[in-house]
Amino acid sequence: MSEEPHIHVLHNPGINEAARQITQGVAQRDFIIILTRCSVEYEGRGASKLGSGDRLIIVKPDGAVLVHRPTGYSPVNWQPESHVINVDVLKDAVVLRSVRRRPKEILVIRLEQVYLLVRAKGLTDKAEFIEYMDEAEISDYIARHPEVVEQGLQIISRERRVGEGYVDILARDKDNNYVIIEVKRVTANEDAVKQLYSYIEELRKANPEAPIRGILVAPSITKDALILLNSLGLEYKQIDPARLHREAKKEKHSRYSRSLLEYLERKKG
Amino acid sequence: MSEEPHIHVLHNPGINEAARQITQGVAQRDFIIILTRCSVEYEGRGASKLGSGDRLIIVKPDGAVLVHRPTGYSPVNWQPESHVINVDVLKDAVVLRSVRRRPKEILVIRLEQVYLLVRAKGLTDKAEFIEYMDEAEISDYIARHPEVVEQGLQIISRERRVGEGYVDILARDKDNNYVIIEVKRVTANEDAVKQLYSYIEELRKANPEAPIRGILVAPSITKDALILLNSLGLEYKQIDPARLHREAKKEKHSRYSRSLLEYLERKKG
DNA sequence: TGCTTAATGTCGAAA
DNA sequence: TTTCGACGTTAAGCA
Repeated sequence: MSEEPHIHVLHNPGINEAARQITQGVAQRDFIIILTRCSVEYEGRGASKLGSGDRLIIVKPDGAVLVHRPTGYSPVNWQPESHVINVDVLKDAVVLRSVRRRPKEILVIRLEQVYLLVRAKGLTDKAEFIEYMDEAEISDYIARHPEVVEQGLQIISRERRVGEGYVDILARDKDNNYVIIEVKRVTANEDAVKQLYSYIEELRKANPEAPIRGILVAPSITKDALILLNSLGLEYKQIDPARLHREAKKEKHSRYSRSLLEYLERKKG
Repeated sequence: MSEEPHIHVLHNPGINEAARQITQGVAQRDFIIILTRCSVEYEGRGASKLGSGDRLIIVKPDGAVLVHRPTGYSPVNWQPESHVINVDVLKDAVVLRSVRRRPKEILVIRLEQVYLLVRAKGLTDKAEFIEYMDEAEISDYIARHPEVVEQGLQIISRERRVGEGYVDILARDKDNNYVIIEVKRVTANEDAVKQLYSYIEELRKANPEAPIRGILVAPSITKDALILLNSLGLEYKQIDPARLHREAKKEKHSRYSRSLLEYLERKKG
């Protein structure tokens, strides 16, 4: 268990105190949140000016800066990453300047009054962002619809233990050959090929006579992996998780569509 | 002077208290900021899942919802506007569901632990956002000052419909040739060249005799685009939007200086 | 690094 | 309401 983040909050700090805290926060790579009345200027690829108003400013540890107005999805001004952020006090206001190197852009925020200043330390977020389907869901879908890999496949088993690991899908093709299917959610690399090949070797030990095919199923594959795969006599089948997801949604009982649809159904009922 | 916003802050509220506060905040259209460990699911045009991690959640009075990870410019999940936001307590977590009507999309955030919860009331931001030198403005400026492209140009028309699209500027040069000007605010690519060429082809249909020049006006051009442009007998004129911007500022009656003057007047008053 | 292409693009204006 | 095009588009993939 990772340690909890430490969060420091200031209510209505004066200009000097706010400047000091922001300076420290930037230096220490805190996640900084500021509710403030400010004006903003930007110049770079384009240019913009925004007069005084209440806004939320976010300064992230990696130098991303966002200025959000009270409405709307998109920030009114921003800096995807800052090369330099500096903080000054000028005429009764904190002036925060964020400079981006390439393209050369500068964002200047003049904080006239700070309502709330938050410095968060030690925020940790290691979770993987999974788009559309995770590996198990893709594997499930293929098990239900093996034709997306190849016509005439008959599923024999799922997650069968073979040697060190588990074969995602074991099947037979229309000529009754064994087919081992290895599923990857993202671009397949050489490791994925080696993994698939190791399963084939293991299965060959048990069935020295039977012809065994190996198919790597993934949205894309690296060049090196493709070369290795070909040299080992394996096959690659491209799938599109977005398309599979759309198809899966249409199904009534897919594992995937259950959770959110359930909610929607409950709302209706 | 408008009244100051009122800001309510909770440190480490329990799940039930957090749920109560968020429910109230949503109902009262507060600007809500939450630092929390949460997991997120989204389904709509796309779909995604994100496991547990520390994030910043923003819920705006207009129903915009943003989930920001500790790094990066863009939110990991979002909802530009919510038709309904509802809040429940489920298995020791606050579950925040934001539903968008069209397109039908749902964002579900499961808050496992709330580090900080902020409800801001009465944020006011009436300032006008002024942007300088978008494509239309550059085109306007060139129409007023065709010499920045070439000496002796006479403007014939603006935004004239030709075939599929609209020619930015149609002019005649000092030798009375037609000149089609295509304006880009950013690096011109092959598409921009093709677009310009298609206008020329259309104009040639109507005027088979007349010589027609095509000039692509942009701050820069990709290598491939330049090759294509040359091979088609077209021309490229580099302009600097920042410089045009400075020049436009000096003008009394430009669209630019008008709004800027307005802005300065308001600042003074 | 430059360039091309897709995006849960978003957003505004015009038809 | 849908369509269309610009955007400080951003962001990922590839040469």
